[in-house]
Amino acid sequence: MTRVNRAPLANAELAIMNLLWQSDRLTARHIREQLYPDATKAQHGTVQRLLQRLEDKGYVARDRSLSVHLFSAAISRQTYAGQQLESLADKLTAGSFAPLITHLVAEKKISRDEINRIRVVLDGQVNEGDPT
Amino acid sequence: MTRVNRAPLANAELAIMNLLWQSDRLTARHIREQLYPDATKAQHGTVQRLLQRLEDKGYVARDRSLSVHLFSAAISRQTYAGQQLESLADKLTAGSFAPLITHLVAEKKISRDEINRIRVVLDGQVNEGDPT
DNA sequence: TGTATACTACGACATTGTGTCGTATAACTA
DNA sequence: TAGTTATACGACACAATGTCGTAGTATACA
Repeated sequence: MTRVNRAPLANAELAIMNLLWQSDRLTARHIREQLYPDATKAQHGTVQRLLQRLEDKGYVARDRSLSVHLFSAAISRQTYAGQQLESLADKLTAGSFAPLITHLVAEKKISRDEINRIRVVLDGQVNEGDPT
Repeated sequence: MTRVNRAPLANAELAIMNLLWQSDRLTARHIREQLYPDATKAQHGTVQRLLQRLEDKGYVARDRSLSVHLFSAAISRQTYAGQQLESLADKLTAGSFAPLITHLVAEKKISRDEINRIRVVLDGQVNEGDPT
């Protein structure tokens, strides 16, 4: 099991990932148009820079087969969210997610509907297989 | 309901909070001895600075009644962890928490023990009062 | 009472991460 | 071939962080 411990995404980076998580494959141009609708010339470079750094960090895959590259997310939103939450929970609560749930429930951030949906998930899990 | 949206704690700050979460009330001296066991003169200031910033951010309460101040956590670890985890989950999941929980359970990031603990929290909630 | 000691308060700095821009270079299009 | 569009990346400004130093104040003790 390779634990990667990815660095968290900054805001501008997350904005790009959100686009990629929606769209599967995008050109830098498309991303720029979404992020900076008033696109001045300068922002071309900004997007390229951000994509480059995301690629370096392993978050983005780049298809170089055409001269206009195609970018896609190298990690799913779920996986990323899970990793980040886990790493935070490790740091703050010795890995336990119970405080999160407790907090969400206490603050009524979770609707009864959500609670029931989550309960189903948990039930499905408990009756499944033996933990080692 | 005052939503504060606290800034996350940096590493050195978290180290101090961890001490305060253990010990209820501490002097700056005690904190310095814990964090820098080889305590050179210089580090006195570092700890004071960090405590000052933590106080500014609302994380630490300072008792000034004696000339040697007493510091204590102004927010519990549970509350802080809950807030941070919520804010992260919020940012990454666009509202609905169920898919995230599902993912965490599927990836065995949540142990059976945790599942039972969480179930208790959810059960306690459902049979309680009407959500408005 | 006067000197040493420990504490608080805070300005300042180096380092790092982030978002931004500009420019150099390559590729494609008309 | 000229003009447009893309990539690659150096560079900068800004903010946060951890650190140190210094000035001022209170306390202790000879």
